Amino acid sequence: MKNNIFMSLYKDYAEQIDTGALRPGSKLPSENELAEAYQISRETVRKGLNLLAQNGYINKVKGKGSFVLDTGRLKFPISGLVSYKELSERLGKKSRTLVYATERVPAGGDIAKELRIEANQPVWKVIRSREIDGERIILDIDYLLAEIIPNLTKDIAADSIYQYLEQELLLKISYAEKVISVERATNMDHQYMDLKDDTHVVVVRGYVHLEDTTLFQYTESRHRLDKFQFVDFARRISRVEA
Amino acid sequence: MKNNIFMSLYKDYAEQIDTGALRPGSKLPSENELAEAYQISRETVRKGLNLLAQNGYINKVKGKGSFVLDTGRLKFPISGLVSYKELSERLGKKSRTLVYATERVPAGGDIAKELRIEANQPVWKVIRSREIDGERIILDIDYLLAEIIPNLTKDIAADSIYQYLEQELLLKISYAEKVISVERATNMDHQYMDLKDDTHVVVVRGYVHLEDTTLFQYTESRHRLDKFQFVDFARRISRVEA
DNA sequence: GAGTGGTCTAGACCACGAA
DNA sequence: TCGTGGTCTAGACCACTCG
Repeated sequence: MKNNIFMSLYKDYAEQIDTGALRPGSKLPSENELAEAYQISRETVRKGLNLLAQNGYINKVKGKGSFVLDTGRLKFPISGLVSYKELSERLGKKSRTLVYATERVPAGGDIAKELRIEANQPVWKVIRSREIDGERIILDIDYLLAEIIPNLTKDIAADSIYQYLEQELLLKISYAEKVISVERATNMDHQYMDLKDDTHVVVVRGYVHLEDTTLFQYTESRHRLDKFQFVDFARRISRVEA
Repeated sequence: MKNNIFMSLYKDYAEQIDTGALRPGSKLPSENELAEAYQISRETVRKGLNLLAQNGYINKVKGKGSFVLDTGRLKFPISGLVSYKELSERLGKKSRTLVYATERVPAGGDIAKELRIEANQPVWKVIRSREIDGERIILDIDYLLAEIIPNLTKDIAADSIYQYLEQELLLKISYAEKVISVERATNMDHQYMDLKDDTHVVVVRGYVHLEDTTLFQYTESRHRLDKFQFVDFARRISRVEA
């Protein structure tokens, strides 16, 4: 049970903007007014507002104020570290997860290299495809360190692995590196996805770390070309003279 | 001339990590020690360290300290709002920009819609391809509001438009939305890129805004499939009970 | 218990925008 | 000039890690 004040403020406004209660272009109360209204200090208000700005909810302009951005125009950002379950819940699409494998195996050479472990160390190998509107358009292949995750079931894989890790095992997922590229479709792609006559797929490789920087998961998320979209929100870091 | 203290601290450590002077895994001085060393308050130290953490340089662990992450293993992050010139400088690749057009034209219907302006309003249309190791692998098509950018030359387009906008026109570039997808290659793609027999290209659409939220630039960055790579660093937002 | 990072406060001064 | 957000300070208490 956390009770960060600035997180409450963040959530208040994120929700108001998500639901459309606050229209794009409208002006937020000033930082001083918010500090007064929430009965908190201005620096705490600023933490909440900065989080909103980082996530593309608002734009802050010196001397003028903070303004709601048009978030609805673009689809939801897939950037960031969000699980498929969390994402599909936000999108409200009817989707289904098909679990083809949830097995504990010794890591092969390729996987050991990606996870930076010794070959033959035990890992969980999970193969799932995501079906949306009746078509299997994503193939997720996950490898998780068995040393850290003692048990894993098909049921967990069908629901949400992250939820299990965070809420049951109390693991602290911290950060991930992702690499997106386009590659030739493999036999496995054709087997587990409805690919039609595509020759290529989009591959999103993910390297997920715990708080202590342990690399505990390597993921290949393979997407059908015509259904792939990645949305990114980027702020320009103020350039200062070198 | 800015002199943010926390930015100096950020740059000090970013450079040390970039150059390898600080090895991955090594521990930074504690926040109190840094505050003492820089003769600044701890909150200011924290701003600098948080920026390092956001950009994937370090990992902060409560009760333990801040640790340098392994940034070199993955190529440079292309995420964020960075111009091609800034990027190629960091990569140190021999690359060349070919400018095919820098012209002021009335916006066509499609472009007007992307830029959310009236049709036929004047825009700058810039067509450039990026040649790396002798192959043209990126085609950039930019549309910029002529209302905001009165003048634009081939020389500027060959160098860096962003540099011109920020340093000459003193425009404040604030944020951008980017959408990555894969689409069929057009005739133009074949004309301005060395595509071989590819049927598709990766398209990165960018919508760039000024500080006052004006949408002033729409960009299509079209990449050859086999040369495209997008690297993203993501931190998991701490989940709090709803 | 000592040291770490996470949060929060109540002030202060500044640069910028608008009236 | 006045209100805005940007930066900074010097403290405080907390939760966490580790010896």
